Amino acid sequence: MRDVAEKAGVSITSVSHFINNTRPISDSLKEQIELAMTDLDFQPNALARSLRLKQTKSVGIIVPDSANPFFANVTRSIEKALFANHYNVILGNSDGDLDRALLYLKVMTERQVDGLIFIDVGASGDVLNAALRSLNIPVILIDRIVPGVEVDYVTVTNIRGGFDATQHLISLGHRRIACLTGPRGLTASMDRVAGYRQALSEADLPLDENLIYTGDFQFESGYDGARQLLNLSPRPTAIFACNDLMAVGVMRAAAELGIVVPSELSVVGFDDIPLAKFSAPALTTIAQPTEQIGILTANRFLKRMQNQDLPPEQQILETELLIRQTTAPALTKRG
Amino acid sequence: MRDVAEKAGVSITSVSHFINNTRPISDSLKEQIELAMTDLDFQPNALARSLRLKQTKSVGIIVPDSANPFFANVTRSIEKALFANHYNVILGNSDGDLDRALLYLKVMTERQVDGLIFIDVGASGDVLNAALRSLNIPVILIDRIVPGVEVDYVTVTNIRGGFDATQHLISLGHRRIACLTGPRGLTASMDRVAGYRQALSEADLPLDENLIYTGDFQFESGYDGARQLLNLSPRPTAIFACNDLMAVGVMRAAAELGIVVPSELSVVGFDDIPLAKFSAPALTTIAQPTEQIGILTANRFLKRMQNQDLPPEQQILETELLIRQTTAPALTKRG
DNA sequence: AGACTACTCGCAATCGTTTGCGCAATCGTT
DNA sequence: AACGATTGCGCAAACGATTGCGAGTAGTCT
Repeated sequence: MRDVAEKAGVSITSVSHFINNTRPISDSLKEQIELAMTDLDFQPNALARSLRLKQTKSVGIIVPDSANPFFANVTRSIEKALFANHYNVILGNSDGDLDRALLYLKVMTERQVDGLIFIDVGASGDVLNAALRSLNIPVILIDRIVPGVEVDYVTVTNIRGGFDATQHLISLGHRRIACLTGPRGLTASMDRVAGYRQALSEADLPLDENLIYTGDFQFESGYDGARQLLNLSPRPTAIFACNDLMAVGVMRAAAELGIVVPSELSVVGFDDIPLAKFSAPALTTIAQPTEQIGILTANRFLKRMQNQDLPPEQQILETELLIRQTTAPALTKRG
Repeated sequence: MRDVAEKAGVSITSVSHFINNTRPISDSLKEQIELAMTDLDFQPNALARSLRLKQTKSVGIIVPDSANPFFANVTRSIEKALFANHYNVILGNSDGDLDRALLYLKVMTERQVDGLIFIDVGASGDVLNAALRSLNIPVILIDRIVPGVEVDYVTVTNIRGGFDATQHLISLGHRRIACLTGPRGLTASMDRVAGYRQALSEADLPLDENLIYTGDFQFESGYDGARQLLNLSPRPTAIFACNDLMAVGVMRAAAELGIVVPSELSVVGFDDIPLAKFSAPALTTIAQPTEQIGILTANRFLKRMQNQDLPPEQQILETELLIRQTTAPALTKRG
């Protein structure tokens, strides 16, 4: 910037004011500066600017796994909305690991991000709470609620989703319905199970704890869980998996065991990732509005940047049952 | 940091040297500083540090669409490898749009990223060349080569992949094989087609330009292309799609037209995204080693950071034909 | 003519680090 | 006792921007 000022024969001050249009400048100076700037094809140093302004125009996003289609889509949507408002995104993967998440939290605050968008890892505990609370920048939690942390949330009707999925199966005549959950301690996971339980109880169906298998939202755990659940006798006639990745794992296991979906086993997932539509057969699932989640998150962040002391707010989006081809009436084992 | 220094009764200089372990400090001072630091739970300001050091420890990644499974996985892999080396990732989506890519390029250089990892958008032209060339930071291009830009590349054997895919179809007896390409101007796309042509010519099969449809690597274009190709008469008995997303689009179109895959139509994709394994039927495809691509890219970047004036290098990884369930012998229209 | 307003512009401090340079104290040697 | 080498530390100038304050000039009004 000094070079520009010298070349234009003006003060650095004027160049700055010219760039930011922050005080009137005579036309003659404007010309000179403009000329010098294009001549040297000057690019302002965002670092120095941020240092002075205490504003980096960047936000950190910490997700368990950015390659997971659900997170990838949400992240993408957030990035788009934020970039339109001149914010950049620093991406971090926590691998669902608390220490890693904390490490990333530290790195990002050191980098002075203006805000943080965070997706809870499992089994977080109070450490995370403390860490998040001590941050004095806007934090928005997506998808999973961390009890005790009072910040903005954007999430979906998880209980309702679990309920709808299960009720759908019940309405098809299923009575032994297994449930493949995510890690304990994640509300997203627990809520879906809660919906499952609620649907069972409303239908006066017995709740068999053996039918609940705790996975970790990964494909493999769906596969493992299914192999275990499908070995029970009597075998469950339907499985509600708390996310699509696990549901696909279930289908893979079923195929290997020679169990035909949906005639012998119904499967419902959760998320509606792109894969769901194209799996064989197409997966019945509870859809989350990923794009909406991203947009709302970004907007919420922007609003909070304008007004720090807004009260924390929970925005809860609606899930939707998409009936495709993995659910069918239970076969009545009469003969 | 000043607070820490005051509280510890030492100079800022010593605090800095303590933190960076950059010159010997007496034990008594060390204690004092350590105490003051934990007391105030001091966090260094990375901005100021970067400003002084001219090193941000961050690299920009610009991809056409970070939600695309292939890019998502590569990005994820890069992020992981870079974070292990104390680098952060700033993520940008170009939407395959040149202007947007250029804008991001500008923003990222203003942010003083230490390096840039870039995936070409279609139809780039000389503007991009110039922009990339004028950057004086390490740039690594992935997946797609931009002619005339002499930087590091990490890519795969696209020609060979196209060749293998096509030859596989030929060996199954197919003679009318259509090709669904990506945007013109992308080497990744053009090379795969080149492999396709080469395989045809080696088998002395005629090359029918009507059998080549130009898509844009999106699901929809695969669908559209298939609907058009499958209306030709005689209808092609096999389609090679230059990526999996389009291949899935093909299968959707085929299903709607009542054409059974693979008995009536064979399909081969490219990428081996997770979806490929789980689509119905499972997609035969040319696999790219996404994780490897990410790791190599990160390593290449790190190496270049150590030695700026290494000669540019092309690293070409091997593709692999994965035969699954969407390819079958051509039915001989005899009886 | 003097005073007051309006308009342009530059000086220099500041954001929070790193680091070259130099000063003081201590130690070891003859 | 005198002197060089070694060690431990602080001063102050950067890095590249923003901005409060004030200085200078010109124009307007009494």
